[in-house]
Amino acid sequence: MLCFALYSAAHAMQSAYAPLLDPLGLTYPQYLVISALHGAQDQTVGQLGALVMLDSNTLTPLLKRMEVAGWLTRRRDGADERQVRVALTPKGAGLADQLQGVPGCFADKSGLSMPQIVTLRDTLSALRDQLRPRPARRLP
Amino acid sequence: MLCFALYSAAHAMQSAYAPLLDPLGLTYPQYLVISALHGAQDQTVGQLGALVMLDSNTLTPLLKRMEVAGWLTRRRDGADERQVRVALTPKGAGLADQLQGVPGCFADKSGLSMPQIVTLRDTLSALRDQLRPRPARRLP
DNA sequence: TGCAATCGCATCGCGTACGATATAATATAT
DNA sequence: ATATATTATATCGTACGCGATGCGATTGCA
Repeated sequence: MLCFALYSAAHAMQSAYAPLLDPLGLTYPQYLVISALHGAQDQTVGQLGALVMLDSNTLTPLLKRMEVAGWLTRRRDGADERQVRVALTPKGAGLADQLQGVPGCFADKSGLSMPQIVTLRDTLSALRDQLRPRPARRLP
Repeated sequence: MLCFALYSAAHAMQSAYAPLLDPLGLTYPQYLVISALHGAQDQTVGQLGALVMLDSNTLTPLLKRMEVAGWLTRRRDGADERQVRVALTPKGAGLADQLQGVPGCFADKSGLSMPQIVTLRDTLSALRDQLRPRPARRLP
């Protein structure tokens, strides 16, 4: 069953990230948001959601928690009051810097060679885009 | 980022299963439990958890909901009162029969050939076992 | 210009996940 | 035989995910 392999590997991945992220007070989706903002500051909630493939019903509470933690700010766009622009605080940017080594750490734990990782990543991305009606941009 | 490919592909997989499972009133983890019980009846919660790689803190409420739905029964083991044995009802077994075609449906949607599916499944299972301190048995 | 459709985000409800802890039953070690 | 440790579930709290819905801001079209 491919589905179960995917399901259980994804959970295992998150639990492998936990020892790296817990000490920083981050969850895995929060880590994704920090990484997405690190590359492109001042995103709207919708742009951010396209990057991490989450909708506002998930992102809004998550971003509020991260705002309370002092990692980012949320403010209405002056030109279009419907939009909310999200930006890292200096504290959030500092955290993003600390996270540079995390993917490498995970690569080590995976026991896979770099070419294997790239192949698996591309296979999974293609599968995801095949299954999703609306594929999103890839994270930088 | 391999991690994000895994994360997003797993979500896409669940959303691809939704149109197949929603009409039956099943969530994806519930589908896993039905499948696991279909192969081996009268499992304890712990054995079931080893199969689907979930602990009692997740399984207990899930099994209670499925019991309310009439798909399975939960009863204390007479010999060891700590254990709870879970078994499909006839209704649950009927549902399991209806689910036979589901993995094939998913295989179609994936756009992958059968050898590709097998390879990807094995790669992901190996990655999961590498990342998990305590790997569990594979689903039948 | 008016006003309905759409957009962007937020809210609500439900069902996972999982760390931490509780509780009762059994196993073990003296 | 009794105290202690271990085991199997259950409970609690927090944080996702996501379908459905709400609501104010904008757009587009008659």
